[in-house]
Amino acid sequence: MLTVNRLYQEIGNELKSLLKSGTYKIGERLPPERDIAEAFNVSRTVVREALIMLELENLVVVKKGSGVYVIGLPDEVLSEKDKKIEEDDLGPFELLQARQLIESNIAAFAASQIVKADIIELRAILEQERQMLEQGMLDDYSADEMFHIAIARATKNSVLEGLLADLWQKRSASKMWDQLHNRITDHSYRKKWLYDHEKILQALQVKDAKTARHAMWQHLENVKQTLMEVSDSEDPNFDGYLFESIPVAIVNQ
Amino acid sequence: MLTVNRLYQEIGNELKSLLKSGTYKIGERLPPERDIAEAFNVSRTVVREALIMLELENLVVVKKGSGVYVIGLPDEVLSEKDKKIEEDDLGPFELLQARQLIESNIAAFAASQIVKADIIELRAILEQERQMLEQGMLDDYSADEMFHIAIARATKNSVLEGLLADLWQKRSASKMWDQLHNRITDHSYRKKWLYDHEKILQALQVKDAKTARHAMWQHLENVKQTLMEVSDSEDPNFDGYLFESIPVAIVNQ
DNA sequence: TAACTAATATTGGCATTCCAATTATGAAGA
DNA sequence: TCTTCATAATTGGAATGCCAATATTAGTTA
Repeated sequence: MLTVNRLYQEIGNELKSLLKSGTYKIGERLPPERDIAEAFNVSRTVVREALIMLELENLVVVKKGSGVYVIGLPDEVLSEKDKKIEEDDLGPFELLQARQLIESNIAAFAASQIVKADIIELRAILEQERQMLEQGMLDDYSADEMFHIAIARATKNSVLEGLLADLWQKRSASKMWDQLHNRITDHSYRKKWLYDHEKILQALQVKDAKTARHAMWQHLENVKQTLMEVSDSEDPNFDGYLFESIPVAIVNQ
Repeated sequence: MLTVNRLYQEIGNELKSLLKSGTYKIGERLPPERDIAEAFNVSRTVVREALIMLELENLVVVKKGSGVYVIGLPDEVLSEKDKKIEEDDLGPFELLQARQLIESNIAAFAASQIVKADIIELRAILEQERQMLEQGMLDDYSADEMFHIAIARATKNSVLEGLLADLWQKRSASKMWDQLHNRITDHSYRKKWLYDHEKILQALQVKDAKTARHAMWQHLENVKQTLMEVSDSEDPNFDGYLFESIPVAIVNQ
């Protein structure tokens, strides 16, 4: 379990396992918070927080003075889905290759469709990225994602925007991607990537499709290089050598 | 508010309102738990539980000794957008525009990655298309779909293949698309499209990325023209004038 | 002046304690 | 024997206090 912090989540997941295993059925009452706390050797506070977690997932209802009652079981279907996503876990470099092809051309098309409001939004996102970087929030890529998706949105084509959202969804579902980032100790690359984003925005602002495409291509190329450096090429799942970059000749003719 | 009990949910919703209103933006830090508690006249415990609620919705991250940071905004804008994308029946021309951008570049990349087995498969699919055309099976587009997806598969990148399968899935889910095809009386266009496919395959066989890209672009352009001709531009859902073709200048530089 | 370090303050994590609602118990009365 | 009602026990709700991680500041030294 990666939650060294978030003790309540650990207990919450344990409780969910008990629900799944049928230890407590729907309609039944869970043991008192005090007993659960004792069983897991934590304070009642933590148990209460864990129960809140289950409550927010509509698995239990809590009745003051009465007890905690089971009203639902963890979604088996969903968890199987999650497993499926985990099973055919995409290699980061295969994903990057696809993104390099798709996103660079989306950037080019966006350059031809972009309007003032889009540029203002992109600037705001960039500023946000800058702030988060200064605050040292290096494990948060939400602004990064927002930037890329905002570019797709600038095409005014909802299919393209949906495609990109889908790609980022796949990224966040990738175990190896997380592992790679955890391995990174030198965080200077985030500044480099921010600089990449600025270059992309510059090209979009002047509606220069060709430059925008190349800037996006180069950005993803840089990301790839960084990930290559921190990768363990001995890992049997390592796919860095299987998926080469999209050739410049194909992207930029 | 129905939560006479569940005080934490009340506070949690208040906090979410503050996020929505922009009082705290993404990347910013919330006030210390103690201050929030004082502001709402509740104990820190309640505030902590409320924050757990936000944390489980991926709106904030909690860092011990540091603070609580905003990483997302309550689904309102985003979820509405998502729903729009999912619920709204995609207009055929919006989908075509996306395909024109994506597929032409996939074709170009496929040209650089294609191997003998792929070419054999594509030839077989083309032959199948030809037979079905002769047998007058004009409302069957399965071979058409196979051809396009087989090209994506030739890139050897499963993400790209999945992306294209997704696009065709969207196509078959589009009501307007069906309506359009039902309206077609002159079926000579299917021969023209088969000819387009042959041109694409020719370019792929000689690994000519640029020609493959342009052939795919032209093919989808022809499809668009045909659909335009049979469209009822008075239909309030008609989107033919909303989504122009991907400029040749962007696809073929 | 800049850089490093130690001391101090701030902040969330968790445990303990007391409070309030509900439920269980049992004695009294019909 | 059954019902009723007061009381005790049980259970979740919430406040407080102390601990540990992080951030900030002040002082020292080069």
